[in-house]
Amino acid sequence: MPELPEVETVRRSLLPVVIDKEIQEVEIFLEKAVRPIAPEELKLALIGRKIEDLLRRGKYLIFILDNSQRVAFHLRMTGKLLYKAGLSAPEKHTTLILSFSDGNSLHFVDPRKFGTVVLYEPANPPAGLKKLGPEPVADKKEVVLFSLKTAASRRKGPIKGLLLDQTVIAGLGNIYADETLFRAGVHPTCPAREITAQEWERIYQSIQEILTKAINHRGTTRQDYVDGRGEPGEYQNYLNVYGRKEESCLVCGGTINYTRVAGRGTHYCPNCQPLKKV
DNA sequence: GAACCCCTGGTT
DNA sequence: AACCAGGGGTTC
Repeated sequence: MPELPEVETVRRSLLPVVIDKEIQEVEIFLEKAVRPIAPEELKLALIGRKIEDLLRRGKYLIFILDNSQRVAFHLRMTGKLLYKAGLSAPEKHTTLILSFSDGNSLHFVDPRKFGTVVLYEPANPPAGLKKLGPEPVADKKEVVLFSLKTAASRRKGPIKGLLLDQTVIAGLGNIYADETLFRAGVHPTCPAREITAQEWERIYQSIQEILTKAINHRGTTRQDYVDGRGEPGEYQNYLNVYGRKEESCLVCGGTINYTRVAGRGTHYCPNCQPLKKV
């Protein structure tokens, strides 16, 4: 599942090969992925444009075109953006292909068909992008902590749900939310409004350390995720709790629990992440 | 703010 | 054959 470190890795892998490329052809195989305009409109808008930059915001990848319009891709769970050298036939589940005038192309492949492509003007970003909370690593600590604490004071639900809320903090998904709470020693069902100042500090630090390390290891590959060159990541070798149901905790030797929190499968160590007594 | 939905492939 | 994975939009 591409979360912030995976999307950032895709960005870094694609940037050198797409920059200054001219889009010569656009093939759309899954029309419902294109929003909010008709697929034909997207083709007309893109053909002849050059890519000037590639940015990331939360889990969105954003192509900046030479007329200042932007194209945002969201990979959702199984989306892949693959750079292909030379002529290459679309593989199964290809949503869209951008072909460049140099003969190479970019394939958006997405088995689950949840991924989206949005064309927009900088002044009118799509709602999901506009509503995103702060960038956990790039934004200032006080901005990130203020967003977390403010949201926490207004809601009843568990801390895990808060970390997954993209309008509160951008880019964490199920893997990194579980890993963050383990590292911070906070139980995932702890009500967000009961998190102490000391715990907020640990949660913030854990987010920094985990996301930075995950980016350095080029993301987590479990089933689907690969970067723009088709390369898997390595951070799966550093996971402490995610996907380790019933296995022993690498810190205390206890057993990793698996339960459902905020609608998501949730992994935690009951010993390292104790529930606070009231 | 929870429940449901979108989807397919892998697992039970 | 049924069930599960889960990001985010929609709906209640």
